[in-house]
Amino acid sequence: MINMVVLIGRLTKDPVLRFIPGSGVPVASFTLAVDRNFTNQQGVREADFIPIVAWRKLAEICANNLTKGRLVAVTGRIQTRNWDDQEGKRHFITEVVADNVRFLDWGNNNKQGFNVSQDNDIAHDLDSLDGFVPVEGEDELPF
Amino acid sequence: MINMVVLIGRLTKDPVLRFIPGSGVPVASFTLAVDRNFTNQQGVREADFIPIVAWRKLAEICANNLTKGRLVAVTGRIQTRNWDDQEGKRHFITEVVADNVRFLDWGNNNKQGFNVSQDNDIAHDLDSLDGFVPVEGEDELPF
Amino acid sequence: MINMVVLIGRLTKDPVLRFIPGSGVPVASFTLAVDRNFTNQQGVREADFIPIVAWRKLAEICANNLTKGRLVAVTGRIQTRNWDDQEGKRHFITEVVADNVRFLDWGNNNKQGFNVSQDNDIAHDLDSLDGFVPVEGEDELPF
Amino acid sequence: MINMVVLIGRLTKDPVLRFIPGSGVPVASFTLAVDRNFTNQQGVREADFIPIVAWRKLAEICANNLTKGRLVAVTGRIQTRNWDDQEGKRHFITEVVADNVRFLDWGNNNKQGFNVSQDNDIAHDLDSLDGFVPVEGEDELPF
DNA sequence: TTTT
DNA sequence: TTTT
Repeated sequence: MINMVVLIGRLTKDPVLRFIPGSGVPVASFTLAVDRNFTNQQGVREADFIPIVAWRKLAEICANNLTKGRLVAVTGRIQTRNWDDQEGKRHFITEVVADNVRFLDWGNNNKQGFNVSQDNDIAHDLDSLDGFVPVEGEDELPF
Repeated sequence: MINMVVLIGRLTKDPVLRFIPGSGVPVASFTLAVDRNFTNQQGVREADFIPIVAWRKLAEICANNLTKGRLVAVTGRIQTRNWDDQEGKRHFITEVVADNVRFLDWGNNNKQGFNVSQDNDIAHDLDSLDGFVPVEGEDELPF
Repeated sequence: MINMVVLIGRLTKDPVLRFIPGSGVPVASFTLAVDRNFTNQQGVREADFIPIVAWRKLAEICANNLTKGRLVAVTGRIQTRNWDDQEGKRHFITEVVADNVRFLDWGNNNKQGFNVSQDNDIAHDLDSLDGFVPVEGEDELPF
Repeated sequence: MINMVVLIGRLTKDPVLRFIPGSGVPVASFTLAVDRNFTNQQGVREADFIPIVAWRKLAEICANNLTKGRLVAVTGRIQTRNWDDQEGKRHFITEVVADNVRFLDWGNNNKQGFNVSQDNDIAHDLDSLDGFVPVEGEDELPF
């Protein structure tokens, strides 16, 4: 079934990096503040605070490069999970599993020590996560 | 900021229609079961159960026409809310606010009393929610 | 960069299956009629006719299972190509490269010889194209 | 039917602003270069060059504020048109009609004379195009 | 050259 | 518990 999400927003905090016990698979989690395109009755523009989860290499790149306040574009899917707390009460969580994270404000970040070539390195790094490989013939359509 | 969601899935139950106290604005809520495109370690295809909210005219059309098991396409945005329970504990909710709901399995439904012309009426009804109006000149581009 | 498309529409004709000379890679192409959500000045609901291309296994599944008039959901990306005709004049083409195609009206098709189990087989077939594999630990989040 | 597009890319040239003869409705057109997430056989990362059209107020904001090289996020729908040239030959065009354009690199632009408050003004300006109005009760869900 |  |  189709389940697609696109978000642009800012990190409310630095990402948190954890590792799955046993397998050691890295998982990064953070929250995106996504400003709404409309204002409430008081004329105030509110935001949605959307929990994001990234896995494996993407988790590490996010944890190593993103900080509170950074602007990113995230594509992914909505996932629901349930977990039971200590009292055995079931909790439901709806979050976005990222499959692509785009860093959008390196311009602002220049003053903090990032430069264009690092930006490029990171971009390529991210792209290598996409699982895309150059394929023969893709550009030689017979029509 | 950008906040877009596209889902195709089936209703887990009939929609619930409520009205905002005071204003009487209609709100429909239901859950979509969206099959994942991959299987878990046991080879089982799981699903995500995604809460959907629709407002006003779209709420009424959903409540009047959708039932448990129906296949729909939903476009909208992710919204987060918090509410406090009786003990004053804060709860966080992430859900999808629908701006468009497409009914996808009237074919199956024919045997249950719906027919094509009703389908069409509903489709037009839904479209009228889009806020689109025919605009002069849109098709006479000067290039 | 982000480049995402979601379409629901009907095939205007049967898909055409071609093979890249040399490599033999299969390519299917077809056009989707996507009804607009608004009407023109004459009150007529028009459609957009959007060219779709699918590659490899997805190409074969489309060619083998889709026919004129079928309703599908397509996700993918917009691609532009240029090619030169016999007179050396360059032509530009904008089309959608599908990465997922969902068949949406098997209900209608039942009377034409498809049944639920075939539907399921095809669905699984399609899913196997996604490149997703079950991964250890994905469901045992430590938080 | 569903027809949704999300793009992030850079303008290949300054936008061109035209007006519909008679009605005077403004139309802006420009091309987005959207880098692919994969490389070709030569290891080169190519781009798609996607034609965008914006209407009315959004057209004017784009024409007045965007220039060659700017990074933007565009949401909209794919549209196809045909027009006949002087020799009566029909041409087909596939383009994206924008319903939202987000300016993403004002950070870089600061040195060129734009500042945060102008950024904010423009952002609000853009938002006012969305047709969203604050609605009573939207945040007081009864559940 | 266009679908229900 | 929330970002610019």
